[in-house]
Amino acid sequence: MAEKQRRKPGETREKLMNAALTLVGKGRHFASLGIREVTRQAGVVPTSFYRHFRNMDDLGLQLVDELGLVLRRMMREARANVLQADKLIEESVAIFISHAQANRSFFLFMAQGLTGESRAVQEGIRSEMRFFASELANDLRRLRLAEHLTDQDLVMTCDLAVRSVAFSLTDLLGVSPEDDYQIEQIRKRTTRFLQLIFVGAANWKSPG
Amino acid sequence: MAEKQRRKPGETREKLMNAALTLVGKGRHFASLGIREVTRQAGVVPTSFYRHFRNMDDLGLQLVDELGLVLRRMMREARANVLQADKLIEESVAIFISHAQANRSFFLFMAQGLTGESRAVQEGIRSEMRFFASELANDLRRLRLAEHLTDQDLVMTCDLAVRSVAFSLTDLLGVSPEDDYQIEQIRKRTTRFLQLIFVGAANWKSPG
DNA sequence: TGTACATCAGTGAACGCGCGTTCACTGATGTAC
DNA sequence: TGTACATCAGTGAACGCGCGTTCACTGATGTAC
Repeated sequence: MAEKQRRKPGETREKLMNAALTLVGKGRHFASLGIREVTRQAGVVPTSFYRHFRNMDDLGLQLVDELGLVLRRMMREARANVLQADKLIEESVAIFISHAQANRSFFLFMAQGLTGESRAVQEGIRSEMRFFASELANDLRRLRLAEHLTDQDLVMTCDLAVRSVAFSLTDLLGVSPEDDYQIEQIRKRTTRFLQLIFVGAANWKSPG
Repeated sequence: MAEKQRRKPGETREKLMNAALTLVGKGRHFASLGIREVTRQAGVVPTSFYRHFRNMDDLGLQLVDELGLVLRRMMREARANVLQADKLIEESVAIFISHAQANRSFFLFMAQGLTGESRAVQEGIRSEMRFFASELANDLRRLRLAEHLTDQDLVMTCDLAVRSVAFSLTDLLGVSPEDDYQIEQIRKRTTRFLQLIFVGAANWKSPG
């Protein structure tokens, strides 16, 4: 086999990031992955790693950036598909679950990273979640679904909603992707959580 | 120095578990800890490890058991100190935060373990959280604070409350224990989250 | 369009080190009679 | 109460292995003139 070098620009970089995600998807924790292990999974010589990343933390940070893209894609799909306000929560949860399934490794990485070893990765993921919550708040304002809430209370509500969904993520990622019954249970529970939160918001009176 | 062997039964075992917690407290992730590293921190020869644990997962499982004790202690203190219903949430959050500070490494381990490498540890921590939520539900029943909710809805509410507090934990553990301003912010935010959830519960009508 | 050169992304060999684990040994403690 | 023996929890030496990282090298691609 004549192996060509330099196929496409960034190809090996992508291979390495996918390899890390694959290992995470197989049940490994990102914090315990080694450089040689990742390059082995990627089918690349260990030295290549340093052409693209300074160390594993650096790779983690670049994964967080890609995670941002995945989340924005999900948000876009939710905006396009959630048309009726009365089904807003159910449909959003369904979209969330289907994206979490389709990008299982990515969401596993996100869940791990929140309590991971790298402070920078932690902060990056938190920041993505905050952005997500603030976009959600904007949407609810735009749909005139939060007229009686102050900006601060609305952001708090969205923050809690996003956190609850993120926590459900850890439930979801803990069950087999084929276990439809369990997934349905998680879908129902997450929906109820969000309904409870928004019932709370609807009846909320800002203190003071 | 004449080193005695066999000081107290279980002393080395305790040293090893504390060593692991100490390393976690210093910012390491449990999944990346090694046996030699832990024994070094404990001031014990590597071979000793095998007298008490089969591997690091085993040590993690035994830490989960101790975590259960820490949580029960916290619950007991909350039951003893939360006397007036109208301050119930504020006081519970305050007690939670003081325990989280006092057992920082333990709670770090808990937060990490929820998305850690060992399935058994994950399940153990989830199980502790479920127990905590069901105890909370019992208390609320006993205090006649949830008269209009079905058992199922009450447990759901408590589950959401416990999860929200657990997520706040990751905020709390991310800031320095001396950063009183940030801690106060987290305390306020967590309190609001719980208030919002219980306003939701108070106005909840079970669907169907 | 052609040539010369810089840059870039891949390679294989090699390094020293720390890792998990096994082993045989030691001496203190617990137990049977 | 004393003695003999089993068990237990510690020890140090040793193993082979995989790790992160450095190095000099290679050849393809991009750029200047």
